Amino acid sequence: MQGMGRWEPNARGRLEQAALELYLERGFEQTTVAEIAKRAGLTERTFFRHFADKREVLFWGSGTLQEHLVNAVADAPESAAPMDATAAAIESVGALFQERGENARRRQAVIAANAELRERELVKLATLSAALAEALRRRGVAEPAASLAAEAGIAVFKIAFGRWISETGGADLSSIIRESLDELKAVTAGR
Amino acid sequence: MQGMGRWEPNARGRLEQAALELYLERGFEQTTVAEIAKRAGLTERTFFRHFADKREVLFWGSGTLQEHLVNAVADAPESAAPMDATAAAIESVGALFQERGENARRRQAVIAANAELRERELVKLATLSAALAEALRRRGVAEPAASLAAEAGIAVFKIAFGRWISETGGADLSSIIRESLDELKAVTAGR
DNA sequence: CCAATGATGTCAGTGACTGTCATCAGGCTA
DNA sequence: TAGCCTGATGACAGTCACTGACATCATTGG
Repeated sequence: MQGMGRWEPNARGRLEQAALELYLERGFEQTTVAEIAKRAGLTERTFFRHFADKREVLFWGSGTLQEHLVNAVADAPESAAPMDATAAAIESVGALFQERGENARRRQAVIAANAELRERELVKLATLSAALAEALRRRGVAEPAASLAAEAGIAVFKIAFGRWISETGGADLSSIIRESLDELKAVTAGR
Repeated sequence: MQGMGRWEPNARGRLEQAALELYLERGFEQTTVAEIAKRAGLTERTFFRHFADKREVLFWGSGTLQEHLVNAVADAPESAAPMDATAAAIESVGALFQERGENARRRQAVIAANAELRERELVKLATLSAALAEALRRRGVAEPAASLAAEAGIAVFKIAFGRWISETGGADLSSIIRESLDELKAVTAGR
């Protein structure tokens, strides 16, 4: 039947789970990789075979996120202006987070509590920006317009996401993103 | 006369100098903190009394940069719209880099060559963005307009700076910033 | 049944970073 | 001048993230 052999399945998933739990219980710095591995029934060495470092275990999902973003840009109608394609993409990504709801907030609480994790989050956002710019270029958008639209889009997402997280009520993330984008247009328009 | 006592003066400066030299000679990863300290005539422990970690030694100047940015925003005429005050600030910072010329390029080469250093650079840019937003708020700009203008401004700076660095000729950074800002306006305007 | 493969364990490092205490110059005060 | 305080440094031991090298063992294909 199933592969129930020497090793329990889904080692990576167990490591992610154990890490998130421990980071929530004691905090990121107070958790050692050895402890994470032990809770997952594995060794420290194996942890580093699955994740490049102690931070990456929290950001494994960002690859999927990037794919969504790129696909959304590619799927935008040909007639859409660069910023409209960008807007459509970040709004659809917003809907993803909307679903994950509680999980997203817990994860974000861990990240917000630690400088090293916030640092890594910036890298992930920069990577998303680069991928977004590349997707726009494939639509024929020239530089530096592609990079600028991408940076602006990610900036809007960052700010809208922060507002959504801090909202007590269950506001709609996509709406916040749309509003923030309009604010950006107003601000850059000079007034 | 001078304090020529037990210790040579300017320990921090000597550490910065030694670190930049070694990072250029062998690369960031291949350099140990012990080596930096030795070249500066100090011990490893003392290095960590001056800099929080091995990366910070390259970013000590960012505090000054932040002051310039904040002052420039504060000095903008009251009548200036948020994005205009932001534009004035990043252009004046651009002039700063223009002066440092060769040094800026050497430093940037070291940073570009290493992922950890690029990561730290993102933190510094995010810090600048936060300070810029704060300065705008002091001008009476409301949220999220202040944060959005700040993020957009830093994004423009980042992209313009990258173009300036990769230019072979000695193009004018302030001009590139101005052009990039106009591009952003065009892109966010929807066409 | 055997060989190749792949995920894991074991072990011995290196090097970044920290806590703690000792040392020593300059300055302040009695 | 002696005594004391302060601040920068050295010396030293320790923790922990991360890596390289090699052994182990289930699965898979022949």
